[in-house]
Amino acid sequence: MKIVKNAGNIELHETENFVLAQTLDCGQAFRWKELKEDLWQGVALGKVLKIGAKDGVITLYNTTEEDFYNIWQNYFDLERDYRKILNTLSANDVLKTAGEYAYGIRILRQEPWEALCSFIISQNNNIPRIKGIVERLCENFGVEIEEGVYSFPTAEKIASLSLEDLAVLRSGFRAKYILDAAKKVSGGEIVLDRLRDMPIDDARTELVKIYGVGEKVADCTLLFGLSHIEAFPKDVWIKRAVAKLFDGVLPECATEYAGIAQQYIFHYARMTKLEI
DNA sequence: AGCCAGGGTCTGC
DNA sequence: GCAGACCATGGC
Repeated sequence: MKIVKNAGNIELHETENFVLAQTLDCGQAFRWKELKEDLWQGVALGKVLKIGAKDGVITLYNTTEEDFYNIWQNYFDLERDYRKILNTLSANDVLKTAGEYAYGIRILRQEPWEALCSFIISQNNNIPRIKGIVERLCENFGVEIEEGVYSFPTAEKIASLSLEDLAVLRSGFRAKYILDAAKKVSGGEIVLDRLRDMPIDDARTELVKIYGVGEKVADCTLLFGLSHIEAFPKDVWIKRAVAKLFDGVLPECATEYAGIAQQYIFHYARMTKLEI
């Protein structure tokens, strides 16, 4: 991949394993909107970004080199060699096929609190409605960064609210879980940043102390928010897929990068509805 | 109308 | 350890 500065924009050339639609709309993040064909807008780390793809070039609009190297390079996981990982996973034929379907997915390095909160909301829910609830969460309790664009609210802000305040989200039974998570995080009972460098099992044990956080939500937080690339969240799609495609056991070659394999399998399962 | 959605808790065996 | 009821809300 080549990084080119061009008139206030940052361009990424020769990006073999980075497809915006696959990465931003695969159910790992819920705040990216497609404004028009191959042009997306999102908010992360308190910054608004427009990013688009055209003629094989991915452009980050109105982005300084400083922001690119301090924020977006890491956020989009650009320093990881996905081609190498695809090759490793291809030792298994089914993973190879799934990888060919989903080759352009990258695991975003989202903020831990946003990931935790988003996946609490995701439980027993569908992706369009998750997006709606997250949007209302930001509009009601985030900070307006630009006209009509809001940051993800902090745990401290949410912790200062009541269940009645959260009713505007229409998040149903999940509101009490959001509140408990906010209290434990803002109160220092759980220090999310510290979970990054912990052994994954210890980190998971911490996360499931939150009311309404079980193994699956914990693993999504570990994978999408805390860079534990070996986490393997088991949702209904993955359970069905692993049962059908692998006889219930994930192949050995997927152990090290299970989280990336998980995304490929999830995408493949949803695209094919497991009918082939 | 009833089922399902990137689940978790609680109860009862 | 495992099954089953229940949990809010909205789209189909």
